[in-house]
Amino acid sequence: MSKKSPSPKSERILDVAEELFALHGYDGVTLRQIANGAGVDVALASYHFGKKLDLFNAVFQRRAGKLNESRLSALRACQKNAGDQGPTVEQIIEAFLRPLEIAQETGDQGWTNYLALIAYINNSPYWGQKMMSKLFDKLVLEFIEALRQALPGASDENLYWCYHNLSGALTLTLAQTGRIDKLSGGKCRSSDFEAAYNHMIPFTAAGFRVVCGATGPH
Amino acid sequence: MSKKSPSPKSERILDVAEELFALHGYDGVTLRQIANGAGVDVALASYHFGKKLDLFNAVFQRRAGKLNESRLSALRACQKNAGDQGPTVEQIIEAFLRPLEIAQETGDQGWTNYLALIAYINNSPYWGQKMMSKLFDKLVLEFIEALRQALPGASDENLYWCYHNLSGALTLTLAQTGRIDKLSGGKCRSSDFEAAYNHMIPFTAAGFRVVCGATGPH
DNA sequence: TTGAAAATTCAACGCTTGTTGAATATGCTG
DNA sequence: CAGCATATTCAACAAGCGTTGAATTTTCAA
Repeated sequence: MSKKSPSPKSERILDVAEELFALHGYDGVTLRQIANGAGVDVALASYHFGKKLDLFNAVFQRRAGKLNESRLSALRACQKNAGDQGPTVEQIIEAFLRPLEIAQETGDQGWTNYLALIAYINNSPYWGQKMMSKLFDKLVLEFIEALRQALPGASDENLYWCYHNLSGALTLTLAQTGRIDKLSGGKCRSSDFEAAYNHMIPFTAAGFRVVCGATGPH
Repeated sequence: MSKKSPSPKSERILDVAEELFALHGYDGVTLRQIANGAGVDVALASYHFGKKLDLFNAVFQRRAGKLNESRLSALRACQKNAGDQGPTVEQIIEAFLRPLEIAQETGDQGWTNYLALIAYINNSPYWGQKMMSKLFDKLVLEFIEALRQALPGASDENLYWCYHNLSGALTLTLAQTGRIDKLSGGKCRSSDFEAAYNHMIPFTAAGFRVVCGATGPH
């Protein structure tokens, strides 16, 4: 079980599990809710994926490869296009964020749910460290190295804390809690990823520059 | 029931519930785990607080007043100390963050757990909007107005998106997932709130300035 | 068309859940 | 000490949980 499952109903199970896990977390969802949402008997999830935790991992892993690929190719592209002094901080952060927006704009609601699931996991003291590291640390470290080159002389400590701030801003965006909608009286919308990134990129780039001590103009 | 409960065991129930809810979320904790951790029968939680959801709300509300008070007085203090042109962006953000650090440094582990619970709720698509708004929106809007005065000409949209980025960075810090510890190879520690804020303040202040268009020197 | 393999459902299990009413212990006031 | 209110435990409930083995349907190559 759980090697590859291209069956139509098993894919549907993953879709519904993705949506519900993102909304209520691992413990807030029952296999019966998932099966019911997928129009399927409860035993089918176990047949395809094993235990509940295996299903959770399967959902989390399903889109990770695609996501890492598109982010990495965005980084490589901006590195190619940049001159011999490498890409700017803004360009690197843009390569880190824009693929997420594109994932949303495909109209595939599944991607939006998946990103909300990442937000849930990344912010969880229980799941956060282990699950995120395994799938995303390699890529993140590559981005941090690119940022280090764009910020000569930056210390490790400053670099990692700055990434932490970027990661936090991104995580809250992906969670789509709707809080900014209410706070701003509707002027900002949680679902508007484009607006979120249009503000997040200059915001975080400025933070990196100040904290990591950009001395001269780039 | 649930009017006021200064009984020693009911306070212990709140403490344990606080810790477990912060770690595993609402659905990831059973009343029996809480009762067991508090050294108490399972029925006692219902006797003091009613339904499970009522207990959850009681935990969430318990420290909210103190937290809002200390943040507000920090804001008022920096407004007094500032000249007639008002406090700087850095000073306002500092007033927003430092009370959280002090809450941690009292050595009371309960405060750290409570802040992690806030992180869980604030990042949850299900709980986030309703629960956070009721207790914290009034204070947050006061800080945003102070920031508006420090950033003349800033648009609502820019202001709210910038606060969103600040809130995200803070939320991930409060969650204490330990991810930055692993990512940085131990150079940064999730438990080190002071280091987190020392980096977060200049980082986010720079973001506010750039996005909200600081034209002249302040 | 047949038959094996994969996919799906059916039925049930032992266990845990939140909740509640009654019984008991504790603390306090007169 | 009596007596009452509060605090706490005991015992049990109906419902829902994840999981599993057997039965049934579907798929598809020979």
